Amino acid sequence: MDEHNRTGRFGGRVCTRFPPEPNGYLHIGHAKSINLNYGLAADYGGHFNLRMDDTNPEKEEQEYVSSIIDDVRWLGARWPGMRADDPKAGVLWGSNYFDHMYAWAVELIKKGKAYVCDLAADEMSRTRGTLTTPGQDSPFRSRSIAENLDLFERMRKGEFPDGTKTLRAKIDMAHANLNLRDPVMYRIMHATHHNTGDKWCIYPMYDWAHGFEDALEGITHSICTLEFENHRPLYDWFIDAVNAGRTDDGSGPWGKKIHHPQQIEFARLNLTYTVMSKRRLLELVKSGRVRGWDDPRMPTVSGMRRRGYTSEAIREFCRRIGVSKVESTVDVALLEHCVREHLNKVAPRVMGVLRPLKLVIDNYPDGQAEELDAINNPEDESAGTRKVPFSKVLYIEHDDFRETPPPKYWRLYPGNEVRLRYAYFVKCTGCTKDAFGHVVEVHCTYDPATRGGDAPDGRKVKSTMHWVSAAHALPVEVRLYDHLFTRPDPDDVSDDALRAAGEGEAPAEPSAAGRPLTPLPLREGLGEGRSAGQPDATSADATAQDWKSNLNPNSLETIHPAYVEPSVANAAPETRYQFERHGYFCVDPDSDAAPGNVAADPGVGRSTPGARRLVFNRTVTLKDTWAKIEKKGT
RNA sequence: UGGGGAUUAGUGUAACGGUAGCACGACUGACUCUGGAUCAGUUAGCCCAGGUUCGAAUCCUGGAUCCCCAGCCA
Repeated sequence: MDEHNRTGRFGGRVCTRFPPEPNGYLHIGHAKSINLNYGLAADYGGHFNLRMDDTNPEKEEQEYVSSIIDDVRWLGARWPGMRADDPKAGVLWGSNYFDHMYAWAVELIKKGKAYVCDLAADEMSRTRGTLTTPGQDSPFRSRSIAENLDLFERMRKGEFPDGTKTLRAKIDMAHANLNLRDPVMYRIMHATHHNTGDKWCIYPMYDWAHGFEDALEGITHSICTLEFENHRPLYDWFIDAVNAGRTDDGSGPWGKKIHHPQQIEFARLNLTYTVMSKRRLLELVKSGRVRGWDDPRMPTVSGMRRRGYTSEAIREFCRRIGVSKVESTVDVALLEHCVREHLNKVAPRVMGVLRPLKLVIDNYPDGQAEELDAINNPEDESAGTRKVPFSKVLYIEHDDFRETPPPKYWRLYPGNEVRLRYAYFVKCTGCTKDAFGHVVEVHCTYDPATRGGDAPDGRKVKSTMHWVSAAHALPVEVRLYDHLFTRPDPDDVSDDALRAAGEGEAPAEPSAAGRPLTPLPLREGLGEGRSAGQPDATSADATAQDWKSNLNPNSLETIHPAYVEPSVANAAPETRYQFERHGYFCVDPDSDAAPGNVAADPGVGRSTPGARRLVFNRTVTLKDTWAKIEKKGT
């Protein structure tokens, strides 16, 4: 762009666009493109268009249009004519340019650069030649201009059935670039278009349409992915063909030249432990292996949003990965780092116990309760403080107690003293077990002098633990997510993965987060477990040996109930918190409306606020040094 | 064996004839009322071979490897 500005190629103007085909939901790869295009326009003081590339009525749906618009807005891109009250305001449509395209097609016919071809699809394929051998001219290549004009007009009128005729560019059937071997410009498709209805029964192909969409909008830099590099000569050829005979001032038979944008390619984004193609994401959705396009495990924009990722984090991620023409796979750890980095600054802290274990403070008065001050966000003083209820019986994390502590374990074990965050020092006196030897209750005594969490005598404890008061805590559902696939590259179906599949087990590699999920009685579901490691009777036969065999059977674990401090009771969906020592969590839309919102809906009488169903998604874990130590020890 | 691209630490990305840098990851350590955060440090790289040059990741020649293209998809 600097070069173009220097040479004045576009008069110092910069205009970019994001041109999705509405046939699927946007994913993080699209986010990269959106940020690139929008960012460039913003940096160079230009403008950015959101345009639906809707040239194929058979594949496109309204649902996708709405989700795309929603996602692009959420990501922070702004386009001319955008309005808050009307999502579609200012959105552009490739299908709105069909009239222009048709006229230009007629012009090409008149210039002898296009012809109507009667070859069937398979015949055309056969005569296209191969990578190393030239194709053969279509027998219809030399039709007269008059005949072509007549036939094309009749194609438009609907006189011919689908697939019987095409309009082709007359270029070179022997060209080394197969895209230039008389590519199809229009095909016959008697289908109702979501935007143009039944006006057309011929629809333009991508190559024919795309350059003109860019040209009409005055796009300067048409940025696309690497696989379109082979198409750039055709992109240029079509615009040059229209411009042939045209002049800058519009004199002459063909009129004024049209704008010629510059196509530029960059590498699409790949991420470890996930798949990114729309085809594969659709397959996951359709087969029910995820709950939908916005399943929090999906790399879709809506999935990440539902999971609790922020658009700021995604933008920062896009900034850090850079842009190049090298095909690469970015470590998902970088994305997660960006999410933690942002959430650490903005997410209020809260205490929540995922695997509850009862802790009884034997010397705390029965029936007594008090409220303790807790800091909402140590990274943000303006976030203030809140009160957290405390009483004799608490829940602590199951993993925060060991009857016999392993080396370097600083938490609760008989005889050890720890701090309950913002509350008191407590010293473990023992535990009680059930008939099977499972610890069911831990007992301790507290030191009333340490109220608030500091010992007046200056003594230190090695550990600070989170807790909730059993009588006050909110029972909630928590969904823990892990990577969708067990391998960095889902396409890696090497021997051991297959062997594991054959044995009906997940591949041997530990979960990507580096911490195998601990089975507990509370564990409710195994997510999509049926899909990955347990093929039917035929087991690891050839058909099962694809990327889906690497699906992580433990990508979703549901915990119910987990207990969270009462301050989150009324949180709206998408509200994000840090559950201290666990990670970042986000209220899922599956939660019932908060009491405050229920009033708006009289049909839902809800007398007890505490009965609201609350569902949290784990966005990302905190870094867990102890998990590493423990893992090394084993 | 046709055409088009690409190749810098484990990963991603800078340096555009002049000391190969940054981020993530991994590993140490310090600090801490989150085993969080933060801070400090360590680790590790120019695809190969020639050539030009005082000097090459960068320019030239040859080679290797990887990706894309034979839809009436985009």
